[in-house]
Amino acid sequence: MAIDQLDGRIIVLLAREPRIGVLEMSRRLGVARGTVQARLDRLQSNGVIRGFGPQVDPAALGYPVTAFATLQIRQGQGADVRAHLATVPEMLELLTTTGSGDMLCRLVARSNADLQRVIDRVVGFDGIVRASTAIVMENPVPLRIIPLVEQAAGDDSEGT
Amino acid sequence: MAIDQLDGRIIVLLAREPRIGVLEMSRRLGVARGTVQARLDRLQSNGVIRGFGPQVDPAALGYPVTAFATLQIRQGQGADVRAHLATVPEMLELLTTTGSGDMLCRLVARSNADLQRVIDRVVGFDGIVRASTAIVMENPVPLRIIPLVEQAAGDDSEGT
DNA sequence: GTATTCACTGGGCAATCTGCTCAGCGGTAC
DNA sequence: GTACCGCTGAGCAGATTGCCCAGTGAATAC
Repeated sequence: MAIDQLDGRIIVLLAREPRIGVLEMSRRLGVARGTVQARLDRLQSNGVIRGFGPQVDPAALGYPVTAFATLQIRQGQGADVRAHLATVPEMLELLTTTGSGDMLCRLVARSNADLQRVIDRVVGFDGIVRASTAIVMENPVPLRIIPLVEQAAGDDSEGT
Repeated sequence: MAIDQLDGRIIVLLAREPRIGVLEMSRRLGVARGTVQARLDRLQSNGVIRGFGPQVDPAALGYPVTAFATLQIRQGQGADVRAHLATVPEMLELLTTTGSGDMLCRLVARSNADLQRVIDRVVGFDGIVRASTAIVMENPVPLRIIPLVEQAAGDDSEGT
């Protein structure tokens, strides 16, 4: 899935000014409205743009503490553990990583003390052998995609 | 900061159907349009809703490999390392965690082989003492906020 | 008890944008 | 040469937005 420079400019523009409309984008980019619309449709059906959901800040919701927990899972218990973790609202993201039955999950909590409660709930399940947690102190680079998009749009040398 | 049930239903509705407009939301929620508009404005100025940027899938851009790297930083080199890491487009997120000078960063790459290049670029900097990498295999729970919002709103809002 | 403040309602308005259509144009593939 | 494809510029009806207003009910302040 290669994107060209116009695709890249569309995505970057959207990332910088999300409330912008198709018409205004076509003006800024100097192309016809239909073109922008067609590109956007294509980017979405390609899955490059998954959606435009609201970006919610857990801290503003009252969950200022973020932590990453690495879980070691007992062989064959993966599915059960996933189902368990999915029931924890404070578990925002779950990934499985290399290593024997390892999972990485992103947690939030109302305070450091509350984090203990969340972790207890997370690890209070049979298939979890061991857990280690790292509390996030700062977030110097929040999740970003603009640099990657710009790079992907720059070298469209790769074929499909 | 504390959101009520109506706020929660607005956020959840937006998360489920981002293309929905204020008018349609007011219809679904059974409240006046002005109310939804006022709530949305408040949520955004509160910082609860940071924005509506496009959610871009790195895999669809040609970067199907995700990894987490834990970096150990030499004392006092934190700022320099951050500046260095910020220049790497494949570095999507950077967090500092508990522990002596530890950073956690999310990386993507075009392939496992390409990941080596990315890691080399990331760790090819003076202030980084040690790095360990975990490759992401699956993503059973992509970043989500709906369960947390529902808990924070203390309600049981149903979608469409 | 009374006055004030506040959020929500329901209505209306002009301006804008969207979704859709169309024909024309240039480049590319065959 | 011809067919295909993406982009352009235009137009249209319908919907939505941003903004205003007065009225209401409830909670709060005095």
